[in-house]
Amino acid sequence: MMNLSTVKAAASGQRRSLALDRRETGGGAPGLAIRFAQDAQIYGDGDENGSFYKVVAGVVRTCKFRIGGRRQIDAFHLPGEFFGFDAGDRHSLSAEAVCDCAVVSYRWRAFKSDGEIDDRLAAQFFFHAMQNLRRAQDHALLLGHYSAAQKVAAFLIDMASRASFDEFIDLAMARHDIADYLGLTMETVSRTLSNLERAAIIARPTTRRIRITNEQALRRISS
Amino acid sequence: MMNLSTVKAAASGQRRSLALDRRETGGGAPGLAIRFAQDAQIYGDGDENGSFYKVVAGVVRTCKFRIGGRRQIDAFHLPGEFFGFDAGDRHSLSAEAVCDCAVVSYRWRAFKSDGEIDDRLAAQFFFHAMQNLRRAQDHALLLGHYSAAQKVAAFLIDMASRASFDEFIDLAMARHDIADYLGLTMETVSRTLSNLERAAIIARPTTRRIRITNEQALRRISS
DNA sequence: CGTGTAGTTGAGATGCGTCAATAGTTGTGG
DNA sequence: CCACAACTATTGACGCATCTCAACTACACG
Repeated sequence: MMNLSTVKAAASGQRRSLALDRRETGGGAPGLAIRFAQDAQIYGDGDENGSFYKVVAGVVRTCKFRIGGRRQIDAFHLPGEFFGFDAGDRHSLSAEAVCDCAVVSYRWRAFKSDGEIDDRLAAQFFFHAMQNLRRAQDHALLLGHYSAAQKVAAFLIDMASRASFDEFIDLAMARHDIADYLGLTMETVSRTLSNLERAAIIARPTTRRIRITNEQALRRISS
Repeated sequence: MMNLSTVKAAASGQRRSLALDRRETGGGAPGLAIRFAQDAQIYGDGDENGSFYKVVAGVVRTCKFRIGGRRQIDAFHLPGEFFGFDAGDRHSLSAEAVCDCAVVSYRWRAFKSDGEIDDRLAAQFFFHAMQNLRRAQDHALLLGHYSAAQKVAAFLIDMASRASFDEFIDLAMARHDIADYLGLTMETVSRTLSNLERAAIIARPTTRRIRITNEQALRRISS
């Protein structure tokens, strides 16, 4: 049985280390593993909202397209993170593979067979939905009135904190993706990164690999 | 008992017309009614995340303050809407009364007394949390790369669709609030409204009352 | 009637977008 | 291994939308 205290525990960040896959749920709530090639669409804006997903490998972007070809990226989802929690019976965003990636999908329907559900599962997906809510709020804050430098600095700090390695950040996404995420143009992102490198705050071994050499300065800029 | 199908039903927008108050829950999950004067704080960023809320009368803003006095408004909450769903054990935003208003608070703890919960209640608050997620996503989209005119037009359309009257919109919030919500300055909001009035798309009987006289044009601008 | 707050309007400064050219990177095929 | 093409990223010049600073107006309230 699920009860509200478990949901609240999840909402409160008292995350239990559970994994929503067949192994750990004893076969009761299986997830279906799927692979997607770079730029493949996982689901589209308006598609039936039948599943939510967990990133196993690679990076996924959830985004919306506007008339005029403009695109706003809502979020990047890294390995271990969940996405696809949309209100309504249709997805309100599209999800695409930023690079080749593997995800596990969980059909909502799969949980309701006999009307009862392990409260650990319910708590877990609620936790992830709330996590996404928080990210969306932070993102809106960022897009509000931050300068280009602040946006890029905050983005780098965020990616560094979510990445597995501390040494450097390997950006799976193109400059264009970063720009659409930050509400900037590709050119401005590129210029800003160049400025940061010139100021010796970051180093760029390759175009998509970034090492933060002066974290304090970066944090100062992002605030 | 709560089960996932009910949660999913809520997530899918199959909203049941329930009210989370004492009357309709038979006293099992009471909400506490509270009044707040204009600009009073309902909870602060960092406060213990012990309750969520429903607006009964007035308008509530959830926002975040930045060093330098800058403020980003995350959302306005109108009568009937819920707010205060924050991930973590602390609120990540502040909530303030835009005007004198009345809210009902629901303590998370109040639901867990005997470990069981009416599934209608769980489904309902999950629905509202997802609703807030969607609003945050739309807001981020808006802040992304919309022009000032598009932002203001979209704001007016949104407020009109959420307001109870069709005749006109009574804005409870100051220009400054609108600006902080749209990521603009007060001056730009004011100028944009003046432009819309000059173009005969809106009329302003008083400064805070707006009548949309050419909805089609407004929608065209907002897209 | 005076004072304070909210809103409007104007003029100038500037940060970012746009357009355009250049450079670097990746992949393919000879 | 090199040559070429296609794509991705960087850099530059310029224009414009919005911010900033400032003056003025409207309105509410004592």
